[in-house]
Amino acid sequence: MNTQSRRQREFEQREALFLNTSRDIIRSEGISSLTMDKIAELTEYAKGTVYKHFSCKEDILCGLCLDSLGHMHGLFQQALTWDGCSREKILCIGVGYQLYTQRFPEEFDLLIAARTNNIREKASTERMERMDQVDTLVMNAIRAVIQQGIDCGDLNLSEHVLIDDLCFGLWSLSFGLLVLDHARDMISGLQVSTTNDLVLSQMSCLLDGYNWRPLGSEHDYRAVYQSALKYLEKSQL
Amino acid sequence: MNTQSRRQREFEQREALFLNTSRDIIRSEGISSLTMDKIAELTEYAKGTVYKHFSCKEDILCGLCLDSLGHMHGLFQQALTWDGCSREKILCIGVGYQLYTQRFPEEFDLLIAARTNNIREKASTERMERMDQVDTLVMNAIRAVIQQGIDCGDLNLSEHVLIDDLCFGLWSLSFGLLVLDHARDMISGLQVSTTNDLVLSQMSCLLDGYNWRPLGSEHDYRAVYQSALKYLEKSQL
DNA sequence: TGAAAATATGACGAAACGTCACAGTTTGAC
DNA sequence: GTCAAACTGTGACGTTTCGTCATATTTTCA
Repeated sequence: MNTQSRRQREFEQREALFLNTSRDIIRSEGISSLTMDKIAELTEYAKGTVYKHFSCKEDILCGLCLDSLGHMHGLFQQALTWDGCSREKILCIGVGYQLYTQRFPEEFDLLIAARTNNIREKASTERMERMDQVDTLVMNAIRAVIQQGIDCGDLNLSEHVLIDDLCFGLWSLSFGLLVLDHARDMISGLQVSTTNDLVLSQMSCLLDGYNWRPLGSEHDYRAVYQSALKYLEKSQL
Repeated sequence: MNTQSRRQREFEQREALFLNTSRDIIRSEGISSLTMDKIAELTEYAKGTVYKHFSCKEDILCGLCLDSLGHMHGLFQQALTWDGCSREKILCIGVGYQLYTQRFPEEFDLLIAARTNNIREKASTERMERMDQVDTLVMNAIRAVIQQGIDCGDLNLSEHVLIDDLCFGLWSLSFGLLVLDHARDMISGLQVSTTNDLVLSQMSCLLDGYNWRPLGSEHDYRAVYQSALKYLEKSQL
């Protein structure tokens, strides 16, 4: 049925319109200025129509997140194609995460908010499930590289340490670094290196701690980091 | 003037009452059920009186955070008295952070929220400044131990790495671990160790990466971790 | 004791949310 | 081409919550 698919397409286009408009409002006026009425007015649809797509305001915020997480997933997939040893690849994924937060600062802000009850109590379960699925994608990308490292002998897990433990640790360090860096201007009297140097140095130390070869002392990861940055930056226009 | 100080004391007591009531509401009904009217009703004060203390709802949320951060600071101070080498001390601070999040899960949730614009756009500048000051306290506790480590020769910073870089890295890893763990049930299909084992193993790896002696292979940090946990747990009734 | 200062109150207007009965549009059978 | 049925969009409306401020109440102190 042709009609059916056209309807579906129009529905998706409108959803994108709502999300783009919301993004514009947040960018220009801040998140507290985002209202359902304003979205309806700017898109020239009725408020009821907006509610056909999103169960509530928080659902829109999660929608915006999901949208941007698609781009993050793209960056991760690109990082997985990086032609280098396993430890270079995991660094490249870290670079991808960093690029994501820089390219979508507002959405990253929402991603942080999506870890709090304030949002999770309200957003629709369907969209929250889709957020969970993206978490799984993140984990899987990291898992895959860890497995590669083990398979090729670059990495040996000591007993009682699970693959997912490393996965969780790497994810946590990156997430933590980027959240606190995101809020850097809020933290006064802090004398730290640039974001780039921080991500590189702290990730390198953690990977050295895992004894993931080649170690930082054996390899020029600074150069790898820079190349990875360029590689991923140009991958998306 | 006696009156003046009595007034001041009453004001502070009432502020505490408002905060405690808010905490109760959040605990029992969830954060979205927290309204200014409900706080006023339960405390048997008028809404206008609540607004004498807090500029808006987000200001109350930050107030709750600050309240709990006082306890966190207490845990940190206690950790600094831990009678052990520098690396044991830094681990002990990590344990303190973990205990804080477990003892005040709702407040930790708010602490995460306080890193997002949603809250920061609204809360009063005075209270945000006090939040900043607490960030500084966190940093200072970590800084102090790093400096100790350097002074006693347990730790050598390679060039181009700043003290605050380590500080930021350690803080980030702990924060990230605890945020993602806080939301663990949201992340499906994850096979990781318990929170305790995760914090211990990931922090140990990062510290090994810093080459902070004695290394994990040279010392039984599992025992240290358990002792630190007990030490801090009993320090507060 | 009473006027002035300080403080508490809750009714009120504004803003935003989310709903739903109805109006308008599309579809497909005849 | 017509029409009834199905589907979709609308925006007025009721509700909730916010934050304010003129007024009422209490406290202070000469």
